Amino acid sequence: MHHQTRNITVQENTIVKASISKQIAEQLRAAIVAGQFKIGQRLPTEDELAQRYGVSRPSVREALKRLAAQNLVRAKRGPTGGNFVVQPSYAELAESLSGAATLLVGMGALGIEEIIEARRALQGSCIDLAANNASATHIQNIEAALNRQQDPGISDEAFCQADVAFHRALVDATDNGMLRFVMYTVIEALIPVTNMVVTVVRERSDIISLHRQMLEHLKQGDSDALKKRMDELLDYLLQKFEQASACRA
Amino acid sequence: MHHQTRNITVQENTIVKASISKQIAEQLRAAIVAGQFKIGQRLPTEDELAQRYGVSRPSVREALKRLAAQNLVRAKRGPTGGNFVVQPSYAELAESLSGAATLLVGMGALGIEEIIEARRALQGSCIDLAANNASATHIQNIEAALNRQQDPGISDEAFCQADVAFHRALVDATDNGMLRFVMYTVIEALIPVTNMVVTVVRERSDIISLHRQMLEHLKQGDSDALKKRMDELLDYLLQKFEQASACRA
DNA sequence: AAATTCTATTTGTAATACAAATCATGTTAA
DNA sequence: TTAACATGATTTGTATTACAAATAGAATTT
Repeated sequence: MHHQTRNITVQENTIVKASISKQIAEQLRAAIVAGQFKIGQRLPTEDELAQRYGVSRPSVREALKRLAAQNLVRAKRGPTGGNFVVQPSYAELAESLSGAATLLVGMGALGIEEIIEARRALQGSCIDLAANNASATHIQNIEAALNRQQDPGISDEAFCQADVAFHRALVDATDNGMLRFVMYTVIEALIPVTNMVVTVVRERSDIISLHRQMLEHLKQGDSDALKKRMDELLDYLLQKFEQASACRA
Repeated sequence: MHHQTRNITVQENTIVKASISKQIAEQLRAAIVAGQFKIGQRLPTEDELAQRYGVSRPSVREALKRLAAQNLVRAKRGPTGGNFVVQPSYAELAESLSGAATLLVGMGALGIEEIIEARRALQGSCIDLAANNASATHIQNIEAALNRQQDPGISDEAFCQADVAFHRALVDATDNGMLRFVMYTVIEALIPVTNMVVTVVRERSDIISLHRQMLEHLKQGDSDALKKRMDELLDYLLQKFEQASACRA
């Protein structure tokens, strides 16, 4: 058996014991981050990786699955197929982020009040930036989301989707990738509340009304008024949430 | 062969084709989020899962690896072992977050200027909250990190670690989990800059001096002064970063 | 020349076997 | 009786092999 000696090769790099698939996942990740494998490039076949690291193919595959779960690689079958390094997109990253956030909410590790407070704290300066940097395209996007929301025929799910789109578009107007990355998480974490609220028709129009005012303020570059409306929106959500909680208790 | 029919069972839930391991990963994730498996609880053995879903054990394992990469489950060996639903901790989640953020930075999708701007935008209201909610313990933690930083004997790496700890502790003082979750990401994304800066001795003392002032302001609850110092710190970092960039160009 | 079939390559899945870890139980010795 | 130790059972970790499925390109046939 030759894989014993190869095994040592793997472990001497990372010193000690973590499962082999984890070690390999980390080595591959490091190689990717270091630019050894560039974006869009195909990395060696699973067989080749298995040979190179001196492990079995299933182990390599487990490692690749870990990376796939992080949206770092994507597999394609066939002769031209293989495992490709993937360009990490905001959308996907934000999705995994908000997945984590909703998980925390769902498990009760994060309270809704906490999220609203955080949102309140973070939005202020975002709005300043948005009011400064908003381009015509940004405003169009916001308007489009608002229009979708105003359609009375849409389902609750669609309404919530449009709600998320509205707030995302608002953050997009800051024109700052890092802010988007971070704020998307907070926005997504608030979805449960919105879901809870929009089941009643009256609530929809309240929200839409606030949104419409916010858009107007943004167009006029009045960031103070915009902040005020956003504050009102959060107050509204918090109040409705507490009503619903009290009702259930 | 019985697994043909079972295979259909799996697919009819998710309609169509995604790799089996992915389907199973999603089903398990959904089950966990839905509370079907509670935190800390052991889920069925891999063999049992394989039988239940009508797939092979390697497929189940690939699915579990995906979940493990998301810090959703953890495996333990032995008779009392198994795959356990894990309490998602801020630390680990934030780690995976910042991993993603550093990835974006490393691949050039996020610029340092962008990160600093984001940090500047987000910190303000955080500071207000921190000044209001900071407990004695919080302040102790901040002080401890500062003390570690002041030790002239420590390495550059240790200095940066202490720097991160300082800013984290500052955010912790807000006593808001969501804010921590989000701000950790921004803080970690700034590490490369700090790394770049602290290589010179002079810079260390500049940073420490600002940190010490910030701590004092916090103790006195003077959030305005605290914000000002933080702004100066960011100005400083940005300036040094641009120097370094210009130098290299 | 175009359409089709064939073939090679690569990932996806399965089945099985054994290794390693670890806890529980029983056994032995003090 | 108690404590230390050994043994076994259980579960994940890894390896091996084989075959299925997808797919692109080449070869073949019409």
